[in-house]
Amino acid sequence: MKYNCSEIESKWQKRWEEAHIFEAQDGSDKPKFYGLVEFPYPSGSGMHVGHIKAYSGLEVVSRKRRMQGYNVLFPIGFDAYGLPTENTAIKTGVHPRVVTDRNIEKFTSQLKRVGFSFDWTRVIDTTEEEYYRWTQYIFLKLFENGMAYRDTALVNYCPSCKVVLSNEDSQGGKCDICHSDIVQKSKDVWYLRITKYADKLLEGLEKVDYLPNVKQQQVNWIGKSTGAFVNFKLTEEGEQLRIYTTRCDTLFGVTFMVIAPEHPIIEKLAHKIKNIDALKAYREECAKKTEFERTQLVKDKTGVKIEGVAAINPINGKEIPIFIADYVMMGYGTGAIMAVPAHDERDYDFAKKFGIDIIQVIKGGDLSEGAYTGDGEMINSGFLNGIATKKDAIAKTLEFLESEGIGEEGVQYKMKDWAFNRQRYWGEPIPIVHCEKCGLVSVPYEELPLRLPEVKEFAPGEGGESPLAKIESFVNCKCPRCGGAAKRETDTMPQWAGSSWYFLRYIDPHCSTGIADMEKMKYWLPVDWYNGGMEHVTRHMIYSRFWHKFLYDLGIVPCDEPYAKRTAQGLILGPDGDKMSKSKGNVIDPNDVVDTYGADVLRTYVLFMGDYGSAAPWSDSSMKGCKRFIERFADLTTIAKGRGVTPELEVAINKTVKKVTNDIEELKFNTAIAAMMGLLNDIFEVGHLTLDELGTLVRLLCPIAPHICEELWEQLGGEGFCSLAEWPSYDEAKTVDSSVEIAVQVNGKLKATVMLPLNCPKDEAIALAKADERVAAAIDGKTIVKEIAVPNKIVNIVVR
RNA sequence: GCGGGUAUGGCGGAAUUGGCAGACGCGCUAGAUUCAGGUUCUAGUCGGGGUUCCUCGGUGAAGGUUCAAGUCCUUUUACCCGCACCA
Repeated sequence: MKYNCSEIESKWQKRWEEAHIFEAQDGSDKPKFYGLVEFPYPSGSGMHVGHIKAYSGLEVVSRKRRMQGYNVLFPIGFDAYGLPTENTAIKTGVHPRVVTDRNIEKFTSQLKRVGFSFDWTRVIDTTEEEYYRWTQYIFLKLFENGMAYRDTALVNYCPSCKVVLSNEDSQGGKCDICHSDIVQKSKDVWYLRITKYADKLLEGLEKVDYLPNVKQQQVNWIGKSTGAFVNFKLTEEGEQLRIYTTRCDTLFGVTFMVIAPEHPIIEKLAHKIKNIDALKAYREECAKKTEFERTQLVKDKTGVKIEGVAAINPINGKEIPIFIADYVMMGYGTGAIMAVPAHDERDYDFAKKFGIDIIQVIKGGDLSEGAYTGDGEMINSGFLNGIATKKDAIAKTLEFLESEGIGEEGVQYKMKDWAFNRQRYWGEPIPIVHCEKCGLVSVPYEELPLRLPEVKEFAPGEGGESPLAKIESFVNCKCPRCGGAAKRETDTMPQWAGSSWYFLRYIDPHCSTGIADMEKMKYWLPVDWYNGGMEHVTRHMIYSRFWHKFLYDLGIVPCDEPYAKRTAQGLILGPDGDKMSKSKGNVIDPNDVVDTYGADVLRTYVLFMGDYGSAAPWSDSSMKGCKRFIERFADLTTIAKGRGVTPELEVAINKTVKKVTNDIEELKFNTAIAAMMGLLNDIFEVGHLTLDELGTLVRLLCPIAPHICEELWEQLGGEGFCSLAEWPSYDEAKTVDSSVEIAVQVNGKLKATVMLPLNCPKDEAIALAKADERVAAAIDGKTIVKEIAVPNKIVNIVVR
């Protein structure tokens, strides 16, 4: 049957809305389910089908949960602060507020056309005063607890966007937004002390149900390493260099030291250093390099030896040279290393280039070829000689270092503190006042929200100043503490701020006394299932876990981990197999698909196109298969005439109910849909089924293709909404056939298949298998060596 | 370089976790319906060889374990993702 999908779909979307059936109930006795999808950034180009796939997974789970009797919270909102909107405003002169509202309207209509069962009464927009008031509140809490601080730092600066970027936003030395080259610039910036939560973030992973690769990425991002800090005395009396190493066992193999070009000891000992000019020249050269060049061009080691000052290896008293080189970073460890060329590849390269001694202290490898980084017996190492393993050698060395007071065990993290400000207009104002007398002062809570002022020019000022700096009425204020003249912070928060706590606000979106009511949070938290893209599992997820843990420590939220479970969907690639992008012109607009095929077909197709977690290219013709399926499914009404299906089909229906029920829980929508397609084919072959049986199938498909199922449900005379009807159950006993087809192999090669009763005893199975002509022929005249029978699966006869 | 992953027909992908490889869908071929295109329906569709049926080969490559391997082990290649001079 060809049906008028747009008529049916708008009919049911309207009815759902009028009956408020997808609204979550606070304080219900039902078990709760909180399903969360990553809220979109409302860009001007509208949604593409990737969004639809991303939301369809938990949409199906949520709809199924409702039918299973859960009180479901499945919200949506908009992460609306961000640069593209601001850039549009700069280009067109239209206020970001207007651009944002327009985009949100467009996104909303697109989402509604697909029939998502979001609770539209809880929509949030991170740029609304009612929302960002609480983002600012959390910032003040962070500030008051010493978790937000200001520091002068070399920052990644995008000369094109004129903003300071975090390391994460400038990966590969390119700006995340405009892809220009990043340069280094010294600036006063805000940091959040996320490193203080490094261990908690790591430990928390043990009790959550995240995909293994999600956990792994977070572990790598935090990058905890255990090693030792060691102090090296210098030839200059009273001075020392502190280093971090994970291989203190190789201390006897240290033949030089390397410090970062920016290491402060250079300034401190400038008067002793004979070649200070050469060092400064080298440092300037390095500063010109972008982070990208510095980390990517690894082939060639460069550096300069410090003349006039040397170091002393604390373990054997030997004097060793110190170099400055840009392969050592100021941002990790202490900015200084002990170099062991025999057992570290970078040190090896450097030593070869500069003709430095290489002393082997671990047996193994071939030092003429390269550094040996494996395990082995200690040699040339004084009291460590003869120790067979790295672990033991490290333990012994640490013992020595600690007893001599020259070093101790320590840990390091790759994760750095979070650079938390942007010199932009379209973001949350940082609620801080700079007072000459009092320093940094919080804006009082009762003055929140600190409103984003109106400006005429959205473009950032030269040199990375925020546009807010130009608004005198905003900048000039009274110090909340001393009442004297003061100036407001003019930077705004980065885009990650609003998304770091949005799942809390859904629980109580209009709460005016806090971020959300505690009792409601206790009911809904944690998020039971969070699904989103792999690109957000480090930055966004770690940032929000950090905020949540901080709020938990303050007693503001009731649990320490926000997300109980995390999964990720795969990308939808363009029909050409490339990533969808506007520039390639291969973006599929969900509106176009809904227009021609209908929302149910779109929903079915994005879930059927492949494994939910993997990337798959879009295919219009493949989607036609889903259209046929939906239409044929609707045709079932023409053969539902009271006559029941065959016993075999009854089993098939039970099997399918079981499979779909289980597959949805594992996001295996492709196989769930395939099973329903297969069942549909079988039913048409038989040619009839009861209305009751059709009712089961309609409810089974409802979470995936809800509009047509509501329509069919109504035709069948079903009670109420199909979307709220009871999820079909299955009879476990009826999920198995009374007889099974068994493969019979001779010497592992398939010879025949035989029908056997279920759970046929081994002996009987073998006897019946041998009775088959083809099997008999294959074993005729041969000696039977072994007979294997796996019940309900296979018989294998081994002959010689 | 390190970490994680993937590799199965012309394509997207299945395979009850060691038990009939290729479910389901697309595409393709033939036939029917249709004035025609589209739609719909029926049959076929991993490859080779003989053509009701049978036989041999087949899951990136090479070995191995096993009665039995897409699945486990060893070696290897290609691609994807993340991190990356992290000491």
